[in-house]
Amino acid sequence: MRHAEFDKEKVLRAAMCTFMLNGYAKTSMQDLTKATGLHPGSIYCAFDNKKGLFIAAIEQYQQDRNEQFQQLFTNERSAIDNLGDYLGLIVKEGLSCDATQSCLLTKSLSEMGDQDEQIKQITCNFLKSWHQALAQVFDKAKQQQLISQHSDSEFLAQYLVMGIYGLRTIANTQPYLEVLLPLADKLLRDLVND
Amino acid sequence: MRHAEFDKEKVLRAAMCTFMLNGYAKTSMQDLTKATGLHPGSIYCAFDNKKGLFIAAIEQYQQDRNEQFQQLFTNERSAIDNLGDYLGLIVKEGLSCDATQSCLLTKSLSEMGDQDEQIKQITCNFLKSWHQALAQVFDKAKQQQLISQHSDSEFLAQYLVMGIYGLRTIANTQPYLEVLLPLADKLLRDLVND
DNA sequence: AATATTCTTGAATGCATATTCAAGAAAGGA
DNA sequence: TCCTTTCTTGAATATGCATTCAAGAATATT
Repeated sequence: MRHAEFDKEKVLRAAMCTFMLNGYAKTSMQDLTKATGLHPGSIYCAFDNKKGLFIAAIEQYQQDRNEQFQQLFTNERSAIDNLGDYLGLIVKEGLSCDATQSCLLTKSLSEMGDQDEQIKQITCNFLKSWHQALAQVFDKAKQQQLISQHSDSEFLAQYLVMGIYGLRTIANTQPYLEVLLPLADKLLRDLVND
Repeated sequence: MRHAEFDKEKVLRAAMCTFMLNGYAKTSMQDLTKATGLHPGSIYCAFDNKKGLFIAAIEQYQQDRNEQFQQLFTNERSAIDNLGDYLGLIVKEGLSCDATQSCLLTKSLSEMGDQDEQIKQITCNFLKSWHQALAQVFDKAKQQQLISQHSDSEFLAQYLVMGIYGLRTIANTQPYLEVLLPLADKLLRDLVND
């Protein structure tokens, strides 16, 4: 018996970045062998094919994002302050002007959602769970009496998701703090004063 | 002297739809010949190459959108009512579940913005002029005393753009009236009560 | 009607791509 | 140490693609 020699997480993160940079269609196997350091045969052995590697990379992305989210929101501070920090992070990502910092899920959904049902399902499921997690944050804000008791947490989460999608899209063309920060600030205000 | 036989607008709209459906990379010349009815040689004669046809299709899209916009906003009604109708249209497009109804500009920017400077310039320019046109609508609303005189029209336009991008992205996964309409309603409210 | 000009046609070209596979290398067990 | 098993390697394969081009068809001009 002999073990595989490569570090799966490293490989997946490298593939992740390459896919984010070029999109799925424009990422060639050659790009992937260069980025991961793996030879074609190894990739096909470990992930079946290009799409298999793509899906594995997406799942790694989901896991990374999930851990980041939990880390940011698992504390005893005010839920609204947490949301402010979270939006600040998204603004910061938008500034970096680096395609590596955009959302792999929405990008993949936009590129392939109409052609590949499997990719659509995988990305949609995660985006739904993200929405749910945000709704729980608004529930917490309600318990902390930071927002009205009549607020609809799911609706507020949906509105926040809308804003974040919009912020990310604007960041594509205007990655400037003086553009993004006021938008994020008003978004948070409109969520609280509802 | 002999004239070209095809109807340029029809050809461009057919190409437009094909590109929207598949994205640029996954649209083959064969797809385009099938969709437009033109033979490869004719396409290369009229548009140089695949990218030339793509750019021409984008420009047609811009023109179509512009005309639609002017038609909606050129009247003596309340600017806010006009905005409401405009958002209603965007919601309606989101419902149709048809990739043909999404925004070719943001989709192209997301797919190619990091790799093709020319496409980036062309799409960014139009998105900027759209933003400016929306700012003028808020100026009109100010004149009509429908929003505060201290409002920043450009900022409100930016916020609306953010919301519309977000709405469109949500429509990808949830093309439902009961999801999109409340979001659009709150968006308009948050724009007016600022 | 004859000629020149321009457009149309679609098969041929060459290149890039995803995938396969058989030989070689490394690791573990006897 | 030797043998078996598993992993690695990268050249070979086959397919799909954008693009070209030369012959044919249609139109305008003389």
